[in-house]
Amino acid sequence: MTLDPPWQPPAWELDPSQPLYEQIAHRIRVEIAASRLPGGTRLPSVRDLAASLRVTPNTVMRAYAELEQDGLLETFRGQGTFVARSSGVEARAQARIARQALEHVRRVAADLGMRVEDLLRLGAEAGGGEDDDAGSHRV
Amino acid sequence: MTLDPPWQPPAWELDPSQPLYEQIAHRIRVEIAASRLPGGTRLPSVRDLAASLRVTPNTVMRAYAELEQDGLLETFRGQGTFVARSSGVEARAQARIARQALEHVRRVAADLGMRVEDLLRLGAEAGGGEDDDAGSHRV
DNA sequence: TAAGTGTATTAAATCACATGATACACTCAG
DNA sequence: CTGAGTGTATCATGTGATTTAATACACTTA
Repeated sequence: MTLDPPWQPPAWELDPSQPLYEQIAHRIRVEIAASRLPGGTRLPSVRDLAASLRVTPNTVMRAYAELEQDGLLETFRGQGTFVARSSGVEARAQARIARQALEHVRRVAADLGMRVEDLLRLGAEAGGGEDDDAGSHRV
Repeated sequence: MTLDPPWQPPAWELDPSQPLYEQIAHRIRVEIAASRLPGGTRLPSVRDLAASLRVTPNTVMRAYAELEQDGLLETFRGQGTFVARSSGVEARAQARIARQALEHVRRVAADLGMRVEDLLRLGAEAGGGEDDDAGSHRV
């Protein structure tokens, strides 16, 4: 049996200026973190996803491999690639992304000798546009 | 006259895994933003900085060019490259960096369907280590 | 058996980045 | 004027990561 029909990725535009396999991995990581890909969900086959992204199977493979390395995916030869069933996949995906984001702003803030809260507030004032008042509180 | 003795950059380690010219530009941008390079300060000559960084003059040129593009530097043939005298160089450098940082966390937060404040708090909880309580306030 | 999975290998093309060498244009102290 | 020190331009070359392309193999299941 072909089990379940695999998950259908939303329309993606790949930016040629960034590594394709990184972008693919990132999109999937985000989908998992956003709880739109529950544990056990079957991903498109390497060949299918490659075809729909106009990319080589090799490239998709590399993305899948990276995510498997992170423990977000698990693959079974002959069956397919699935979102890991281990408890807390979403949580781990979220944690990784959030931690990186925090580290990033912390590093930038440290560069400028500012606190994170002040950095973000300044960013909002400086054409940050959008909503989000960015501040006046500890971060 | 050779005017003033040029600014002496702190010891830098360049990461081979990232574009050298980007790193150089970034470091200088940060120095300006952190008010450690007042307007009018003379930068090392292209050749000198290149030599001290064990890099080709071409690479330093590219970094300087990028910063001139941003209006942070101005160069005078035969004299050297200087931090722009226009009012608010530090402010503009800060603004650019802060805006980019904010945009970054906003994009990541949006990906996860979270608010910036929640993203950062989560990052802090997830092994963010360090100080900075990351939260419980609007950002 | 056949179709569909993941996986591995190899060769080649591409591209941004960096080097190295050289030459030119300009400014200024002497 | 001269020469040393600036920025600037150009060209050929090298390098490394990325990607393509074409195969081939191993496994699972209808």
